[in-house]
Amino acid sequence: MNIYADIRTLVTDALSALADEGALPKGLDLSNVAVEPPRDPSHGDMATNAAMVLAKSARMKPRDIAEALAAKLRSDPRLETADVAGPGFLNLRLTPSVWTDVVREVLDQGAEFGRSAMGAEKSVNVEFVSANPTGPLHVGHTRGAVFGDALASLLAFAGYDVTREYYINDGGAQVDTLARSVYLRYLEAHGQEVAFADGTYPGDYLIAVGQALKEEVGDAFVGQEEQVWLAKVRAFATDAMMALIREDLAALGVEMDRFFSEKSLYGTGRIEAALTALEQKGLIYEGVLEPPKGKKPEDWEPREQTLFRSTEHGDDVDRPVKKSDGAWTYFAPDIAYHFDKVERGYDALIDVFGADHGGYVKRMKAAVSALSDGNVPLDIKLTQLVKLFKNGEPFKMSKRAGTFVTLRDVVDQVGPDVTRFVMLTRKNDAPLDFDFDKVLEQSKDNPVFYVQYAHARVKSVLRKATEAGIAVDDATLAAADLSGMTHPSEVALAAKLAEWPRLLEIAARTHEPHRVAFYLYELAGDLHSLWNRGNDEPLLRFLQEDDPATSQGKIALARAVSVVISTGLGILGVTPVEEMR
RNA sequence: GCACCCGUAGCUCAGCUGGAUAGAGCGCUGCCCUCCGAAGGCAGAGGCCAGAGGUUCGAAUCCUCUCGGGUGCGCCA
Repeated sequence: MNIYADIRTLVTDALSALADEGALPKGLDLSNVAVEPPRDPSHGDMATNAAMVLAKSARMKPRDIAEALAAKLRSDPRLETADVAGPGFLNLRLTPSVWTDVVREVLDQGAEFGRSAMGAEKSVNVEFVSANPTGPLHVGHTRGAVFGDALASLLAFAGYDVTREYYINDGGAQVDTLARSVYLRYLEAHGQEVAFADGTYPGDYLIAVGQALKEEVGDAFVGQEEQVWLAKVRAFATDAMMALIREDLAALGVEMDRFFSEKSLYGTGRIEAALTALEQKGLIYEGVLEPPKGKKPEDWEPREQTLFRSTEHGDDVDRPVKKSDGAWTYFAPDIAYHFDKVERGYDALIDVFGADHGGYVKRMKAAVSALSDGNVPLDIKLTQLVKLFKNGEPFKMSKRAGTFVTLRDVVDQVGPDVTRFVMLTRKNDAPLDFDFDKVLEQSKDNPVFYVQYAHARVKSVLRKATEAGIAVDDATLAAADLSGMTHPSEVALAAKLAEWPRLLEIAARTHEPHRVAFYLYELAGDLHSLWNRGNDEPLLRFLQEDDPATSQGKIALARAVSVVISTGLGILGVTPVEEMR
């Protein structure tokens, strides 16, 4: 149940009834009618803009429509008052039982509360991380991993059939570089002195791979020409890197449904097939691109290339799919990969990229638009940089020295739960500050702690109640007398719970899991606020001495909060804690 | 030069398919604990939503332009 959706239906039904009676013109467009929580609580529990939205097309004064609508709505038992205010808002105050019903419903449905059918079983593919298989995942990947995974969970909870997918860039020159770097470590394992030239990967993480290669092939490759060992070492090295990456993801709690190899597109006719599909739409041609303006094209020479007419689908310039020497550009396998996703029949595609890949958004959208004839929407979410701090001081990363901060560094220091929650405390396209010390701080300004603390507090109440011999299982609580739930702090908390289904729909629709994290922070705040009032007003405490019935009513509310926190954290991939230590 | 993202309180950031007097945390000011619910709590001050036009009954939100910051721009993936 989504109480906002219910009331909106009530409003639109009333509007239709008014139209039938002739009080309003027939056939009005009701799609812009909204029922929302008002910013100012004194305006009531909900407000609708129906009268103002319809005034123009109905050729009536907003307040007249609002009055008629109010008269119609007042008969509904769920509404206590319906008052016209301001330019034509209709403010609705709900009967208290609506809120107690919400609490009851949370307890009845448990972890299912808030699940919706908006996805309607539609399939969506979420591609994320997709880091080159040349080394361990670093902090930037961590954010993309957390974001993509949480988004996938969010969509699954909203009723979509979700596939989590990782695209392995194992087809390009960087895996040759990897192979050469591993070969150097291999020689090193054989006791040779080696030097890492520019363009090789000097990181320590390849030492073990070189040794493993030695154990695998002995000295077979020592002193051999590159053509003898390159393909074999490349495969060996990419497998090792992907194993490493899978471990990194596992440490963060991310599990992919599918790993898709770029290499599998080569030599199988699949790139050709994708480009043929575009060609048949008249979107492939031979041509020469203009040099980019402003940027100095030092070695620019006009050359004829095979181009994709991406401008037909919203891009700024056409993009090359073949280099002047006839080899594919990196874009060609990307097209083929997305063609594969389209052909697998997904209703929607989502790509999660780092912000430094923002330049590829338009061309990928153009490709998918062309390949699916505009039928499969592709949303590309960019994740911004993570800036690391240690105790308020910037934490320097030096890629040159090979001392970049890895996903493992972060997870090992603060744990997967903290890592995940913190990564979602900013909108995906906003830069994120990550302070190794502050994220572990136990204080109100640390959202991770604050939300977990709220959950732990409720659990603590449940334990104490049980010790006092009060039954607090969900079924008992759901049947408890909630009529005493009248204090503004209590009602506010229940009203906040009622927003959960609506919040989830908004978050799922906008592909913004951070909204869940912010909501949980607010919900936790409302719980803490009520708890704190209990300090001064003992009647607001959840546990009422020697009064099991009243206690159960109050604990029901607290328990409902913990249910929603638990569900919300679950979507974010964070484990709720039972107690703080 | 072009494209994309961003610009909201002193700081870090939220802000719903456009809604009423723009929110939170930190910081600041004031008040509040002789255990049993203070790893704090309550209250307050603080804003030309970068700027200028436009659309609208209504704009932080949509459109155009300007300014400022970030990212990217054929033969790298």
